[in-house]
Amino acid sequence: MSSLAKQPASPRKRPRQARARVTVDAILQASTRILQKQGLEKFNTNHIADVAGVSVGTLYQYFPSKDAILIELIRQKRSQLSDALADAAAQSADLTLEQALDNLLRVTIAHQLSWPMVGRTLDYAESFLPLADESFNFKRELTDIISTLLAKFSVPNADMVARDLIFALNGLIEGILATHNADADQIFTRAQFLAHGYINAVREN
Amino acid sequence: MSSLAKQPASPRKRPRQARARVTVDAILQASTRILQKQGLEKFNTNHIADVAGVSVGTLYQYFPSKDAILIELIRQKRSQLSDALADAAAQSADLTLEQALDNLLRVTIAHQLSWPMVGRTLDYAESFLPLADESFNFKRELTDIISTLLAKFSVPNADMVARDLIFALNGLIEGILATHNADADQIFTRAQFLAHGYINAVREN
Amino acid sequence: MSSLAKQPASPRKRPRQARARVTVDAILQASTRILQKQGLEKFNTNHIADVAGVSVGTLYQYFPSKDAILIELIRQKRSQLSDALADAAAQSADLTLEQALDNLLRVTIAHQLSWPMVGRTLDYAESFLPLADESFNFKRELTDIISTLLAKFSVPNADMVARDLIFALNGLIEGILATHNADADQIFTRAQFLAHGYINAVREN
Amino acid sequence: MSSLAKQPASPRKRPRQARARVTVDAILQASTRILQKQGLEKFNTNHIADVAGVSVGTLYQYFPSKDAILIELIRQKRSQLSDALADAAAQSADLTLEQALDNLLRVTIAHQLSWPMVGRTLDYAESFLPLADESFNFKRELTDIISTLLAKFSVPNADMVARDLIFALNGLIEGILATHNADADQIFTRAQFLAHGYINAVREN
DNA sequence: GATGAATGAGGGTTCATTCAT
DNA sequence: GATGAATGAACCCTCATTCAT
Repeated sequence: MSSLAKQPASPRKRPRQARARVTVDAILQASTRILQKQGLEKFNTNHIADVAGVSVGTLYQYFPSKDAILIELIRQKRSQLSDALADAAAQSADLTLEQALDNLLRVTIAHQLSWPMVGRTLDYAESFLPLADESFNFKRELTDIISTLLAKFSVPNADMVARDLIFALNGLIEGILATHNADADQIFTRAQFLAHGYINAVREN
Repeated sequence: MSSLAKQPASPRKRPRQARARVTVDAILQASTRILQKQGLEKFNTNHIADVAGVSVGTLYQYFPSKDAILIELIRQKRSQLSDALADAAAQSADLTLEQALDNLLRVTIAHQLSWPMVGRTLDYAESFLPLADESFNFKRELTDIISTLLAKFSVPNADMVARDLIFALNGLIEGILATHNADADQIFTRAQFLAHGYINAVREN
Repeated sequence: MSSLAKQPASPRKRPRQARARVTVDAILQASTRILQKQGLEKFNTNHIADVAGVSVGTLYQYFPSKDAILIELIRQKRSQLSDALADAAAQSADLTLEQALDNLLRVTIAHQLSWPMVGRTLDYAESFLPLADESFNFKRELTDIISTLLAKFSVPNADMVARDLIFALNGLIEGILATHNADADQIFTRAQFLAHGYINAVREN
Repeated sequence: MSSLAKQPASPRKRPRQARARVTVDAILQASTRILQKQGLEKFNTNHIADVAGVSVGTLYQYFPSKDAILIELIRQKRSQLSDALADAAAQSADLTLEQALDNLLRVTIAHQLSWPMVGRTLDYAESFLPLADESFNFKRELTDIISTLLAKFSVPNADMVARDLIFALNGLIEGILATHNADADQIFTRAQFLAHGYINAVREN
């Protein structure tokens, strides 16, 4: 369902064989683990290869550069969120705005929890990776999902409201995750408050 | 008004001569400029010294390490925000909750605009700098300012609401700044919507 | 025969390919040559790599730090002496005390001559390297060899006498080597005088 | 009584005024203390000036270079030993060889104890300082004192024996000091054994 | 004379990337 | 395809020395 462009800096070699697929996955998983536990500082190709259990040479057969790995991670993460949100939106066709928003919220929070600690780091990585167009498209994709939902319920300024809601929720979720180890339910309740309150304010205005 | 601890990683040498003060400022300004224009990737001591128009050796007379410069910038930025918010809060003693919040909002936005592009980077830098305690205190300080205000107007759960509001607004402001070059007024209007909507939702609950 | 602990600061990577073994040897030989000809002042990693005909990066693949190279040299030197002395002691089982001592003396002098000029420098290096335990064990090992021999011939205070004899002989040999280019025989004769004289004095006491 | 040449690398400025004398002493004492407690690694001009309570600029008014300070320390140390030994020798004119040697030994040990930990470091420093001639003269001076004494009692090969005795005793004393905190008496007893034994062996031969 | 700010060459170490085996 | 040894530019930091005030 995601329609992100996949051309620049994509994996050097399409893994057609099972073994190759396994190698690429090992590299990406090792990368994620390093990002989670040690951050960008220890995110270096030798270390990644080591953790992945392959040689650096092999790593470079599948990824043309270190940044390409980061880019692939970002794409996967975005892809997952994008798909999950689109799914949730599709399944919320008959619900009220609040109910539909809640579903999207749950999906978003679950997604963030499945990439623990990595969110902020990948967000920062975006700033130096050549992903401008892709990032723009991704944000539009997300915004469109929300914006379409809002428009369906005649919320004014749907597009801007969608963008701002995403920014605010992102800030809230990242913020909570960065401080306490809150569980999904708690985060949901707090995010729900924010979302409902904001949307109501916009509608009543 | 800010009472942040200033001990670890503080400047190596307190500048006694006027010349030294100038040098330290040049280093900090060069650092800020580099962070703004080129990010952490080009934030290296040789480059900083170069841009500042001093030698590396001089840089190291005033800062014990590269990280110490980042830390000093973070402290200055925090200190400024902390002080400005405390001032604004003090001057809002006789206003309504909404008016008081608006004042704090304006101060916050003005502050962010005065450190363009640097917010996200310094936020990320926090993750690898030894600032846990200091960051905790700073966040508490901010939270306390908002929380006190909310409590005064009998908003329930003042502390948690304050924290979440800060997270959300931070996400919103950073988000807007990262995409468009919005002006202070536009950001204010959008942030105001969020803040009022959220707070109203909490009150009515 | 030497049983020195080999854990801290050991080579970073165990050379698996023949090529790697060659590289490590080149680095250690270059290091020794530099210590001999230019001393600790010119003992820097870039220079070592240069002389060894490898890049600095390669050097750091096998040694985690500059000091680790020094430590490895010290270990090799000690190991050689330790082994040679143990051998000589074993082969001197049926000899008189004087004859056995002479054998040990010859081995020691030959050993020093095979590491020309490096003795004093490595001795000094010990003072700033984290080798306390290892040094202690090495000294005990040497002392034990002599001490056991002395005890066998009922020399009183064998342990202390062994230690003092080692100190004195070390001073003598280093001293002679530092001034004239004496040959092994000449050094032997002079050291023999000292050793026999000292031991006789102890026995007659 | 010492007649060491004092020309190369001597203090830049003869301290004629009391204040200057005080400054030079402060620098030399700070240097000694640093050498004792932290070794050559922390022996740097900024640190020395700091500990001495003067500015680096001032330090360079009295010493043309860092090495000049080391050289001056070596000269002072040598001068003290030289003078003390000459005194002791002069006062031992009517004693037996053993008694005279004991006196020299006591003086030597006392001297070493008054420069704790610094002996080995300064010995090493000699290796890279331009002191060849001076060192040669100093060693000759010491050797002459012993050698003259030995010759007076018809010890054969007085010169070589003197040299070797000095080497051996130096090794012994440094060795003992480096391992245990032995007191002067204990060191004396052990050194005496060595000296007497060695000399007796030479005489009887 | 004294001060201490400034200099910059030098040296330790890392890590993305290449390439012979 | 895979390996891992090798490379070297780049970066952090120190410290002997100078010089304006």
